[in-house]
Amino acid sequence: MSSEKGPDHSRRKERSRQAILAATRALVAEETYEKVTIEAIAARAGVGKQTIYRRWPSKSAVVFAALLALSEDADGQSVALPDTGDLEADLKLVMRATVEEFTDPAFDRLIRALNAEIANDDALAAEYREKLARPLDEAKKARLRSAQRAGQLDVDADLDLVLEVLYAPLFQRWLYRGGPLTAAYADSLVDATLRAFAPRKESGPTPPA
Amino acid sequence: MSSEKGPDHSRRKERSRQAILAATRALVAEETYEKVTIEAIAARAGVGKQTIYRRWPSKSAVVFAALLALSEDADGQSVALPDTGDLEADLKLVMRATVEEFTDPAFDRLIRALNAEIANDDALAAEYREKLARPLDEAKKARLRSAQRAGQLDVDADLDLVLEVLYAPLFQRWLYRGGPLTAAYADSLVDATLRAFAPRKESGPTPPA
Amino acid sequence: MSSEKGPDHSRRKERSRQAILAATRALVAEETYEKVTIEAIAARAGVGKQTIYRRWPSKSAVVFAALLALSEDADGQSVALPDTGDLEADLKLVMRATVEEFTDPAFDRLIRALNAEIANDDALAAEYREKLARPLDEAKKARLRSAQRAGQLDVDADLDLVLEVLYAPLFQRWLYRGGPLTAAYADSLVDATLRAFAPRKESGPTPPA
Amino acid sequence: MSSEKGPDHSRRKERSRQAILAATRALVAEETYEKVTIEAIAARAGVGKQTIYRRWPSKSAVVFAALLALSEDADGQSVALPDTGDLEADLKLVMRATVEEFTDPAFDRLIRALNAEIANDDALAAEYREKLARPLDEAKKARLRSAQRAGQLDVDADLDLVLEVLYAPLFQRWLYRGGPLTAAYADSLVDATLRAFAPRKESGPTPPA
DNA sequence: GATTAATCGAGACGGTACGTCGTGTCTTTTA
DNA sequence: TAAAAGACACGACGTACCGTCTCGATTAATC
Repeated sequence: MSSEKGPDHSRRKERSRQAILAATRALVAEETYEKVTIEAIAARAGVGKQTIYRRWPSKSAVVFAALLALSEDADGQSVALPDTGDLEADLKLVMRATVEEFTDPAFDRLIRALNAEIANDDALAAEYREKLARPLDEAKKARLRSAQRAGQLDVDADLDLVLEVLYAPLFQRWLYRGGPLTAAYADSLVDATLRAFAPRKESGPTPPA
Repeated sequence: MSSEKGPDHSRRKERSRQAILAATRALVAEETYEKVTIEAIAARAGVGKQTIYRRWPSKSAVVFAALLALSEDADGQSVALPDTGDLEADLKLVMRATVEEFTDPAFDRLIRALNAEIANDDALAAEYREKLARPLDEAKKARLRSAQRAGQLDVDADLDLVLEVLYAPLFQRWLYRGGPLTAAYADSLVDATLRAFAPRKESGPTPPA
Repeated sequence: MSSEKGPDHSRRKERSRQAILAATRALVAEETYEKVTIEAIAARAGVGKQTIYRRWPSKSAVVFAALLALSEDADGQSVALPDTGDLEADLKLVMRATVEEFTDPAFDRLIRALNAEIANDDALAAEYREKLARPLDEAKKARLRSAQRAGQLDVDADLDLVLEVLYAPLFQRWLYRGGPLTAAYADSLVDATLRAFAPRKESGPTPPA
Repeated sequence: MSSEKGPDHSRRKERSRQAILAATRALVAEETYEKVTIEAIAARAGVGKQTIYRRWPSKSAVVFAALLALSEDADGQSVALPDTGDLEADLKLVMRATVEEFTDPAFDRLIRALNAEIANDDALAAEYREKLARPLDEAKKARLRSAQRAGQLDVDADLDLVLEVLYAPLFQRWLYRGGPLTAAYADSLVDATLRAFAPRKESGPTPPA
């Protein structure tokens, strides 16, 4: 049958694809990033270099695909944030978890590698935003909208801006090693963000005088 | 009276040093970053490769020094922020200027190159924080302290955190191309930050007079 | 049926190999020997440096292989010396031809280059003796044996020694530029050698029949 | 007055000169010849590179001067060959000693290094012949002339040719490692040479009729 | 005995070539 | 017929020496 072009080689295709992505993740996690070369990936995956070039245009794309595959495995499953009704508590929980993640050395290397590629490749940056960032951001915004409805967040707030104010300081501090990443720091970011976008009291008639 | 470190036999030294940094800046500004190689820098500067390696351990360090030299030329001169007494106006002025800067393609390439190096090199990151970031941050914090004294900013605010909330979103949006960098965006960051760190009401009457 | 060593995937291989050897010969013949660099050979041959290093361990080996290939092209064909029955005449013919060869500037440069490498590399010297010198020496010794049978040369003479006495003076005079290389000089070497290894009178009757 | 150019700094001059030549000899004797660089010589001699370049035009010239100095130290002293009246015995003595010399590893390295330079540098070859080879050759020829007078050698023999026939085979065998250098070999060279240049029989009354 | 000028050691400089590594393409062999 | 294996042209890497060029610090000769 083999609907697709070739007579079902898709098994081999898929196996080599997985081998490549796994090898990439392994290399990124264990070596300094300069050692993550196409040749090293091919060798580790037991694959010809051409098989990599046939599928991806650059090392960046492979590294990105390797990370993307990770998050797609976790697909379907809840990307939803907790919603206990208490925005502050929920956000602090999430932010503390994020801080934890960035503290893991393997994760650190992986994201740092990815960052280097994304920051210097427009197309990859776009793909990153679409495939990785957006779904997460939407989940976060869903929680924020819930909070707006509950009167815990300014209904006029630009939610993209809220997310940036919440996450960007953490990201930057991590990226440039600008200070310790602690639970307390996570909390203080949540506090600041909630103060910045607290519901306007006088949303009603609001006559100041 | 030429006090200084070395007993000036530094004429040649200094000339080649400047040639290298100038060539590096030129290449970073005009070419794609992969073309910025040690060999290209040496060729452009009319200098042997060894002369570069003798002074800097890596391309990263050269690129960094090239940028650092820029800001040291501007040394001594006011790194102070405007202080008209109106914090909001002053910050918006500064943030809008920053947005402008990031919009310049040459500056974009330079900072992007630097970012790639810093994000993957601890030592360089440390040097960056000490030599480039800190002086600017101190100037900014001076302005914020002035605002605290004027009752325009929470006196208990962690000024490092204030700066992060103010700048990190802008930086991240630029780095990952997460949205347009406009004056309005700059303003909204100032607004959010000022709301987040507004003086606490229960500061009592607090009338100095 | 292409027996040969490798199972012929050697089309490209062979082409680049020939290009390298040809380029080497051209450079040796036309430039001063210091200009014969691996980089120059690669450039001239339109080949990557690695392709050279993949096959040969040193410049010496390449130069040697270049010369060796020359003599292998002339392979199979008669390496036999003339045998008119008159040893003196035959040897003078050969020695005069040798003198001619050493007088050719291109040949001079080639052999001088080779000499420099051989004289300082045991392994190369061994290969030289096996692959280049020995076959020629065997051909010469065949002629000498014929002369021994004809009663024109001492039957007890060590033929290696005879060859050395015949050729070494010519070689040394050429190598150290110790005097003119002329036909008369060639003749006088043959004369001296024949005197040194003339048949012993008291060899008895020794009538072949 | 200071006849010479500079005001007599000859003390320092001489000391550094000796240091350079000694360092060169040491390096040649102990290291592989590629390690004998101008920089290594300067470092070993505790001398600036310029001090070497001021005196000699090339490494070859330094190496040559280093060897030359050796033989000049031995200057004045007898370069004369033994003359017991028995040419064969005297020559065998000398040739066996020469064979011994070439067998010494340090000497081997030194001469091999020198050979490489001489064989590729006309000017150096000429200087070698004049300053090193000729005096030795003259001493040898003096012995041969004595033999001619004693009727032990053909009076018409070209003594340069005699020396070549005697020494060149030994030299070539050493240079190309063409066989063992033994006392027996030395003897057989003397024997062959004496046969080649034995006095002509009709050297007696020489009656033409 | 202090001054002056040549010469030295030290080593940086602009270069060239080294031998290695990774790139992305191309070719051959295997399954 | 697609894949592994790996050769290929290319180009940058970081190192070693080259031969030239400053730069003070000795020297030794002159004042």
